[in-house]
Amino acid sequence: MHEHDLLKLENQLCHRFYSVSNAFTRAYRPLLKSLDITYPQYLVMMALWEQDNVTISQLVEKCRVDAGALTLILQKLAQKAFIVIKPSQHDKRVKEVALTEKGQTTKSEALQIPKQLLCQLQNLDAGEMQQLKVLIDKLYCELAPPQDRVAANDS
Amino acid sequence: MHEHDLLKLENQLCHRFYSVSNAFTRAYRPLLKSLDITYPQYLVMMALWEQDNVTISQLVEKCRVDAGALTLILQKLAQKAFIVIKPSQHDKRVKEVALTEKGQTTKSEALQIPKQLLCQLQNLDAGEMQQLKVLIDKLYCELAPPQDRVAANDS
DNA sequence: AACAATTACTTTGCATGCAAAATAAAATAA
DNA sequence: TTATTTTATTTTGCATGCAAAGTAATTGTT
Repeated sequence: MHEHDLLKLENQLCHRFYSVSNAFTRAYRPLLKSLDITYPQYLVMMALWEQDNVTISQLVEKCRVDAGALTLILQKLAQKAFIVIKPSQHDKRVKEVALTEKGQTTKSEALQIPKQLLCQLQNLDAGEMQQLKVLIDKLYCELAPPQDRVAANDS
Repeated sequence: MHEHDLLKLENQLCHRFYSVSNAFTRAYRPLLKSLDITYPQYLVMMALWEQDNVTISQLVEKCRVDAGALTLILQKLAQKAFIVIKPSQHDKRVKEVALTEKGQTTKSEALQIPKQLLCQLQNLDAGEMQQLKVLIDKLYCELAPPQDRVAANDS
């Protein structure tokens, strides 16, 4: 590959991720509309449906959402009564996030979302899907080493 | 796979793309700092280094950047004197984007960027990289069909 | 030619993503 | 204990991403 080809968009892995990630967000929008949540809010809800009553920093780690952005996302979800945010008893710095009843029951509706989306992805078979996941996970490990997943913890 | 597993973050392809795409943006930031451009601005510059003197709609298609956002991005690049934006002679609706001399010469500096980033991705060999590209392209085709790549052209 | 439909961009309003600074509270050190 | 450092979360300022509305110029229609 010529040196100048390194700068071609066609050869950029990053551009592919950029395109697909944005396309995913757009694809989810109509599916999430009935739930009245955005895609990042959906990520947070999925995390909570898996494990309820978690701290904000746990959500940051699991969802890989920016902590600053998460503050706003959680406020929105709380406004819509999906969750409740309460300071921890043991450590007043920590806040715990819990699903409300509405938040819990919404899970059954949300189960339709992945099904609907998978219908749009008939192009890839289960094997390719799995392959893709493995390769991307491998990539992520190098791109975002554990140290700087959340913030730059210099020392 | 159980039905409830469909909602686990671990099983979401979209979350992987979300994570990696954001990680890429963060990884590029320090590399782009010396050029004084952001990652989306870098995408536009790569497109222009490949083909100069193009219209805005051509850039939208090639870069897969939102048209509204592109207006601002191009303004920033023009302010920094990387490009010049001039209305077309034939069609006053159309605007043509051209690299300035500064914009052109910056390409040689930019050649270092992909090299530096590839150094961080030793984890994947050329074969896996290629595999990844093919699978992602396949995915993108279904996720963003030609009709709604730019805007929702209903008819 | 006059009007309607289309096209190329821009603007607007809202929701992040991100780095860096700011806060407040807890853990440590002196 | 008091001062220092660390930790958890929020705030701030800037740059998109996106849908939808708005503009201006062109094309197509009658």
